[in-house]
Amino acid sequence: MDYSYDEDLDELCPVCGDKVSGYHYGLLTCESCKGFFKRTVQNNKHYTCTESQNCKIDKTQRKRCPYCRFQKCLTVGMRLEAVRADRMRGGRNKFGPMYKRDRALKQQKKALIRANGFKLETVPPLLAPAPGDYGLPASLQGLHAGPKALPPSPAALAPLDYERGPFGTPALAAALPGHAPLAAYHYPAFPGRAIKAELPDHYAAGPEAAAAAGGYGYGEGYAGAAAPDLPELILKLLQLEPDEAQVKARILGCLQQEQGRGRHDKLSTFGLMCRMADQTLFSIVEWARSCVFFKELEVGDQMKLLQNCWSELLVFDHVYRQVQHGKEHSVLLVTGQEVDVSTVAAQAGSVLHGLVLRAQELVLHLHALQLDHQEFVCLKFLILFSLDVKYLENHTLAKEAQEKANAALLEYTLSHYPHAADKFRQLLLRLAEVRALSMQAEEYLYHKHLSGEVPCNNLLIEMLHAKRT
DNA sequence: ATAGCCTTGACG
DNA sequence: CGTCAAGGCTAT
Repeated sequence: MDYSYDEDLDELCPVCGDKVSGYHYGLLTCESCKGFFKRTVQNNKHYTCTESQNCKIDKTQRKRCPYCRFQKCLTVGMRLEAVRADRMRGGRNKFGPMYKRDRALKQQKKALIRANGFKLETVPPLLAPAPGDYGLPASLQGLHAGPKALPPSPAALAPLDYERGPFGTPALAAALPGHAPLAAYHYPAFPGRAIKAELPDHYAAGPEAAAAAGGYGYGEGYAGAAAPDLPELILKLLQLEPDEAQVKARILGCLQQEQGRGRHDKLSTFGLMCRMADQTLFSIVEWARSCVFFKELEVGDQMKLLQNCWSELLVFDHVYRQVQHGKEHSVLLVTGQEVDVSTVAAQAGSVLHGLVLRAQELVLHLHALQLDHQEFVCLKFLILFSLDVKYLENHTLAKEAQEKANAALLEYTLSHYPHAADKFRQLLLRLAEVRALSMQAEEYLYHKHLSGEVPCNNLLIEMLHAKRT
């Protein structure tokens, strides 16, 4: 039969599309990009782009703009830590097992394709992220069938069991209408967030430190793996992180139940995405309620904080998932499904498509900054407390939360990425973009809601209304 | 500076 | 002892 292409002949370098020669610095790349990446990191090169930093990189043009080429290397996931500071030759590094797993995955995928006859690609982009092996029930292809769009952000909650709402009782629905004073704190055009990006003296001060910080830094994040010297707040936040697989399973279950249960109104793709977002929001609210500082606040303050940031948290959750996902051309949903950006372009409206693209751009930036999980949890916490304390009853507690989080993030980032010049400040700047994006998404959602396209009993809409009253 | 080919050496 | 990623070398 078809003995011909058995091996990974089909693999193309994710950077330039040339033929792959093996795993290099974290993933399958061609020989030339391997060399390029090595030279760049070893010699600590810094390029500049003469265009607008978005040059197309392919086999024939890769030499044209080293800046964009290196940028793309980082974007697709090549690892700085895999370039050895000591230049030791031979041997294996800690990526070995990962390469092995990746191979196994590709093998399985190939076997699947063979079993189902070729062309599985056009069917369901169900996805199996690297480390996992969750057997995702595959019955959600409906997602791609609908003529509608994707969700403003990724998330969703079970409208079914609203009784276990965030605040004990019937959820926000009941609690909100009573609290009027919400209109008071409109969005302070996003620079007005309570987070301050000021740098402590010892950081901004030394021109020396900044100059020395031009390097790419070798294996920081990994070498000291489970560095026990994490700021206390970050440690706690890490412990509070919900189990990803559990959340995924729960949401998947909700959606399936939703779709499976009978003949009435099957949701459109857009409707499903709203549900997904809704469920995700639910998880986020649960997370918030268990959060240090937050759980000490009174319900009134808790609500104000959540109403201020829910969409931001949703967007940030989505964005971070994409950072981990690491594929520029596709979007990973909470449910583990992968949707091609081209699919979004084809099926979603232009506004939603624009939102997704804008989010993807943010993802690129955060990826280049090497946003890690510690920073992620800390930023999430900062978002949660990003409301100006003057709108809250308990100023002191909220203020303390903000300050602790800022300090923890700064401390962590500086000690773990000594070469990343002003990573801390850049991260906070990206938070402004998250806010901007979330506002745009809210706007979009509201229009969708008005035109009756958002399923009812939706936490998202509750939140929207709460803010608009 | 680039990229193809060569050497090295821990791990299975 | 073979594998194969990481570094080295060297014509273009």
